Amino acid sequence: MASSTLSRKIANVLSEEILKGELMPGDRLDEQSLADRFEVSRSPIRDALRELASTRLIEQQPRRGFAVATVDTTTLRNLYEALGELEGLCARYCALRADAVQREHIRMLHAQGQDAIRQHDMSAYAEANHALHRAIYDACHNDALRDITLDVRNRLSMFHARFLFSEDRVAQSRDEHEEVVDCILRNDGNGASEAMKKHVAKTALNIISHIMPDNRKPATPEA
Amino acid sequence: MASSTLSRKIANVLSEEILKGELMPGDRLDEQSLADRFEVSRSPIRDALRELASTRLIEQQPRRGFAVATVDTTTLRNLYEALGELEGLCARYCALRADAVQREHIRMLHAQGQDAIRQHDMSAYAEANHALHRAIYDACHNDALRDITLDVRNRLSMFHARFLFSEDRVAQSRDEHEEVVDCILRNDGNGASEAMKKHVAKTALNIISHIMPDNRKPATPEA
DNA sequence: AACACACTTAATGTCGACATTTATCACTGG
DNA sequence: CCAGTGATAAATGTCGACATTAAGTGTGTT
Repeated sequence: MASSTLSRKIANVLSEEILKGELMPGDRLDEQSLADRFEVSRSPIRDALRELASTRLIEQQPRRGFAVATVDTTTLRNLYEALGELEGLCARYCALRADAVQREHIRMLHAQGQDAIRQHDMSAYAEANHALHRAIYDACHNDALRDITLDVRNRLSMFHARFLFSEDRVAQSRDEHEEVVDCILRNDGNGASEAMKKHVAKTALNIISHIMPDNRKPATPEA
Repeated sequence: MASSTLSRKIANVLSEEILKGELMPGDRLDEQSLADRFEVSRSPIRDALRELASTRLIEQQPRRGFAVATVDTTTLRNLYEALGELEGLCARYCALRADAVQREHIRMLHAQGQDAIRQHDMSAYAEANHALHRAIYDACHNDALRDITLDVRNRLSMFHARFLFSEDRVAQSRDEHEEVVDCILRNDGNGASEAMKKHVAKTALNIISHIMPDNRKPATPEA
C-alpha cells in the first residue's frame, strides 16, 4: 500500500482517480499544478506521469505534456474486440487448468454478484463483477496473459466507470456470467471461451451505444 | 527518426541495443554512466529509462534502479504461449479481413524469405521473417491487437536476437510460414490461426531448448 | 476586415546540487 | 573463525532554477 517512493504513491493516486472516472479522458495533467497539489517538486510528478504512461492510461506528446488517454470510437471497438479475445483465452485456460480452490473461488464470486443484484446493490455488483473477471485471469495459469488482459481491461475501465448499467443489462450480464462459470466448472474450455467472448461483446455494445451519441473530438489524430 | 527530445532519442538508442542483444538481460542501466556516455544530465536519462520501462524491455525496482528485463523459464514459456495465441488471432483476422494489397504484400514477403534461404542469407531471412509477421499484424485491421502482439514479440525478440537458427530449423520455419500464408490467401481464418499457433509453438520450443541449459539466475524473484 | 508577423507567456525539457536510502565492507564481540 | 553491527560510499530520489519551445495574443499592413 505505502509505496516507498513519492512518485509511486502519486502514480497510484492518479491511477485510481482515472480509473474511478474523476479524471476524464482528455484532461490535461499539468506538471506544475500537480506539483502544487501534492506539495512536491516536478521531479516526482514527472516520474509518476511516465510510469502512468506505461499503462497507457495517460498519453504523452513531446513538448505538449500528458493528458488522460482518449480513444476514438474505432479504437474503442478494437480494444473491446481484443479484450473479448483475451478474456476468452483466459476463460479457456481457466476451464482447463484452474485448481479446486480457484474454481470454488470463482463459484463464490459469481454467487456474491447474484446476491448483490438481489439486493439491488449496483456498487457491490460492480465490485463482484470485477473480482470475478480478475479471478478468471488469475486462474488461467499464465501470468503474462493475465497481465496483458488486465492492462486492456484497465484501459477500458475508465469508460465503464462513467456509466451505470440498467437493471436489465445487469440481469443479462449475470446470466452470461453464469454460462461462463458453468463452462469453467465443467472444464469446457471452448464453451467458456465462446461464452466469455459473447459476454464481452455484449458489454462492449452496451458501452459503445452509450458513448456514440456524444460529439467528443476523436482522440488519436494519428494517420 | 530524429525525435525532438533528447530523452526520446536516448530511449530509441537503448531500445535498439537491447533488441539487437548488445545489452543482455540482467544488465544494469546506471543513470550516471549513461549520462556520461550520452553527455547529458541524468534527467533525460531518467525520462528515457521510464519510457523504456513502459515497453517492459527494462524493469525498475524502486531505489535499485533499472536493469534489462530478465525472465525465468516459466515466464518465457508463458510469453510464448501468449504470443502464439495473439499471433493466431492476428492471422485469423488477417485471413478474414486483409485487403488485396495486403495479401499481395504478405505473399511477396514470404517469397523474399524463400529467396533468402536459397541464398543462405540468414540475416536477410531474419529480416523477411520479421517483416512477414509484422505485415500479418498490420493486416488484422485491429490496431490495439496489433500493438499488443508487437509488444509481446519485442519483449521476446531480445532472446531471438542471440541465437542463430540452424538451416534445418529455418527450412522448417519456411514450411510453417507457407501453411500460414496459404490459409490467409484463401481466407481460411481457422486454418491460419492454427498454423500460426503451431509455428510459434515450434519456434518457442527451439528457443527454449537453447536457453534451458544455462544456469542464469531466475529473473523476477517475486513471490 | 483579414492575414501575417512578431512578441509575450506559459508550459515542458534540461541541468546541477543536495537528500536519502541501500548495499558493501570493515571491525568488534562471541 | 563466524556472526552481528556499525560506518562508509555509491546509487537513486528529490529539489529549485534555467533553457527552450510552442501556443496565444496583439499589432501593423495590405
